Amino acid sequence: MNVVEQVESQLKQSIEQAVIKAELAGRDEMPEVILETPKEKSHGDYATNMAMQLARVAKKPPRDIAQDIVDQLDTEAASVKSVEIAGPGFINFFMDTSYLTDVVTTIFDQGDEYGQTNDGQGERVQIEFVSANPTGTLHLGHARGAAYGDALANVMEKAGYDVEREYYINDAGNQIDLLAQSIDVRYAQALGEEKTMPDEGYRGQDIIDLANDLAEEHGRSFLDMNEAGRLEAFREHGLNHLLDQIKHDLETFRVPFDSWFSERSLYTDDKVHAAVESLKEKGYVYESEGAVWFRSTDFGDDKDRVLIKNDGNYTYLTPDIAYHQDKISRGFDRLINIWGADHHGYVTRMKAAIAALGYDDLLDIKITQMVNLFENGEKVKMSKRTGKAVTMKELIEEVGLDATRYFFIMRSNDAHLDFDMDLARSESNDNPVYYVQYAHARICSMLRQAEEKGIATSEQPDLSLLTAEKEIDLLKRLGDYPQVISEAATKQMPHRIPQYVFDLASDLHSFYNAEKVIDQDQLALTQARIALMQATRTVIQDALALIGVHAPEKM
RNA sequence: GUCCCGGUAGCUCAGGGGAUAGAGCAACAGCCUUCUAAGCUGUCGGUCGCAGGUUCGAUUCCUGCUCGGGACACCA
Repeated sequence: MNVVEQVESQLKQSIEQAVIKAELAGRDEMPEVILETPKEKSHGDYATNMAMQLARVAKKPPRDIAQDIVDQLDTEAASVKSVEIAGPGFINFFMDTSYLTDVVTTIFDQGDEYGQTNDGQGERVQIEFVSANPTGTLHLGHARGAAYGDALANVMEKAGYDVEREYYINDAGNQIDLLAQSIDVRYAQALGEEKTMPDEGYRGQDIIDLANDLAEEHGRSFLDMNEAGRLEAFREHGLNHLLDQIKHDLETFRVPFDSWFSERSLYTDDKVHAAVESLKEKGYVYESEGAVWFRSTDFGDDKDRVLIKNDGNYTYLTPDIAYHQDKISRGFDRLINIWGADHHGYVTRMKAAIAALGYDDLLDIKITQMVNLFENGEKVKMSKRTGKAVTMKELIEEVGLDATRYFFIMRSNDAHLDFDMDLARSESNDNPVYYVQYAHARICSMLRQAEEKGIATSEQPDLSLLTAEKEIDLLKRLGDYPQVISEAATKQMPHRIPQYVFDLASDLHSFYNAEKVIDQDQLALTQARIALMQATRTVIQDALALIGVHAPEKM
């Protein structure tokens, strides 16, 4: 427990004791003490609505109850400097803020471990994300999923979860046959032959490039093979090539994976068949019209789903169920899938399958909403370069890696995202990425100067000298960090991190303009402020690292 | 028709059962002989989509409607 949590917990206890002393409620009727930090500074450092909550039990007006609580409160034990009753019955606490400086000491002791919480208690979580088909390059939607998934994994790790990141490779099934056929067509065309693309074929520039390379490297040699052999060769070549490209793009985007799971392995290990058998044993499988069905309607789906088509082939759903059964067998306490908005229709049936296998609440599916690019105030539909959809790689080249990461993560995953490329590119105060990075660079600059001027650093600076308004604001913000981590992780809302670090940067800039850190005439104060700057730098760095954004020392 | 997400300041978005609803941008007015002005300070700006319900209290929760986006194969 950190300083802030200790103080809050102590205050809560004191409030409870006061309620009991004032005979307003017994232990069993005690509502949970809710402490909030008022937005308005004049409403104190903390406020509680306890009096309103007790109104019914105590059968008295809230303001009278508030007065009773205040009368009985042990202010000293709770580090409360003064108390006010306000509005309909709020109790506002003004704290003795001297405890706040302990935050700096804590950050020194813990370094980049500051902010760690134990919300996860070591729970094993698997996050499966991106999982784009290896039939093309990664696009905007994938980039959002990648940024969100990576940040979520980082934050959950920080909050004490044992996280594994997995990418599911759809390297079996129809789309791979289509990939082979598409390469076949482009390859023939590259050699000047006529060949028509199947309706569902992949028409992207990436496939054309790939086929051109093949033609250049191998000439007409593939044309001499029989069709089955040629398609098989193209299948393998295309798969390897595109998967390498995806891996490379993700690496560039600073999104690492612990494991890459192949759909094919499900077939070679006979797990698809086994999945159908499992559902059959549980009694959720029946045959009709020559097909084998899963009775997903038992689990809230609006219709039953086919597992094996009347031509004997599996549907897309079946290997997916097998895949999740495999995940289950690996012993995770929780599974999180991150899917694009276009897949939300599969949520119910996937969850139905998991429930049918007997693991009701194991799977959580997060949906990331659509991304729209804007440039010069207009919606960008297609890449100027290729005339096709804009790829993740292009976006990074256009606006930079840090901006791309930051912009994707700063919005809630379930809101549509308007990505303003001009803003992301601009090197100005309009751009939140630069604003935060600048705060970090500013601190580094001050620390450099302190060193150049030969300011002796102190092992134990007198932090009680940090009493200016902007210093208190900064200290409070630093103290909030563990709670931000906790919320971001447990609610799976990594967008809280960019929001927090933006506010922290804002506090830093305000402080910078109000107070001077390096003052040769006031060594003790300078040392205390340098300590505050070092602590702030640590937290900015850490928060940015969670969302995959660099913290530059100079700008 | 069914399902999912959203509707909050001119724009992009946070927030969320409580006190005067926040931030950035835009507009306007100030601040550099002083640690990076990629910064700071202030002003302007809102029936929180509409209507009911629950509650001492709803922008927040519930229901209905409405607008915008997306999804609804024995495709993957």
